Amino acid sequence: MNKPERISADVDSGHLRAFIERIERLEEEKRAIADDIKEVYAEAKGTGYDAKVMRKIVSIRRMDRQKRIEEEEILSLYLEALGEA
Amino acid sequence: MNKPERISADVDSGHLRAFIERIERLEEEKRAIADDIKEVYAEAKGTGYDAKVMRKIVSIRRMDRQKRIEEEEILSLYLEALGEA
Amino acid sequence: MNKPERISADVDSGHLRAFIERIERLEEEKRAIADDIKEVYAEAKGTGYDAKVMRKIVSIRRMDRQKRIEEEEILSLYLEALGEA
Amino acid sequence: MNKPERISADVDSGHLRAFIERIERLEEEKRAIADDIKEVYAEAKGTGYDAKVMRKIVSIRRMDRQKRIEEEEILSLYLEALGEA
DNA sequence: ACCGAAGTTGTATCAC
DNA sequence: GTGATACAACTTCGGT
Repeated sequence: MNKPERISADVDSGHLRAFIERIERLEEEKRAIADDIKEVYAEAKGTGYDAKVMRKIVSIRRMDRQKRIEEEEILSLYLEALGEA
Repeated sequence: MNKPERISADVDSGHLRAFIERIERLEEEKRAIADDIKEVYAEAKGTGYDAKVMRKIVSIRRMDRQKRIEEEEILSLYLEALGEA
Repeated sequence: MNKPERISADVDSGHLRAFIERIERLEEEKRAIADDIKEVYAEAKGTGYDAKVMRKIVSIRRMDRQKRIEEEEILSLYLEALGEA
Repeated sequence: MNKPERISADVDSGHLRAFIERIERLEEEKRAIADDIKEVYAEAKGTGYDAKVMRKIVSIRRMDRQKRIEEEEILSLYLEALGEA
């Protein structure tokens, strides 16, 4: 086993290769979007905003959203429970 | 302070709000793609492939790519160094 | 609350304090080694080597090692799969 | 340039190789200590403590220490200034 | 002293 | 729920 680079070349059997390539394409898209996000932070920084503060804001808003969703889920459970009781 | 939703309402000064919303939209896209990736793994699993093995393959191929990039970078550094000598 | 040192005095209940102190001792050792590494880079720089290039080399060699490990792992996965077939 | 693995093999000129190996040895030690730290967290978790909380405690104590050091430095500067005045 | 990049650490997500 | 993986944040470092 002195030629480990062969391994990655051997995955084209069946549909495996196609799956792998679909995943890799999607991962590249994901990476591109992550880069876009970085660019927006950089642009914002260029106009005088603090990236760290912005990240905090985004994170808080994300938590708010998450919290709201969870509260709605709890409410649904309650309503369900009442309907079943 | 039981109404954290207020926080998000207070960021619309200047262009900040616009930056935040662009970021949030991008993050949502990113999340959507991550979900797509998960779906592909699930589909592959459905046709008999092992997700763990697939992740390993993707990871190795990613490292191959990364390694190639790093080697190109160090080659540049070497050439640079020679130019300065 | 201008005396945050009080906080650290209040954690000695149970074995917690002992765990914390073990961690802190280890972290200090780690920091010492990080300093040693810096010194080696400085010394190498003093004899004419470029730190950036050295870091790249170290990084590539680290990836080589990592890649080998991953390849061994995937080989194990393959052998496992064959055993199950 | 189809044999990039040669690059890492070419670093043994001069003392470079020795420097690289010293760094790698130190980095391995560092990694070993990091693993020890993880183990302590795991052990603490096993006896019922929450790792996240512990990390917070360690972090706060680290900041306290840092703060104390800075305050001592400021004090030194003051004393120096007074001596010189 | 700052800036960008790299590395490290901490957190969250996910599959089992 | 636990361990592994991946993502995000912070710190550090070298260069300018």
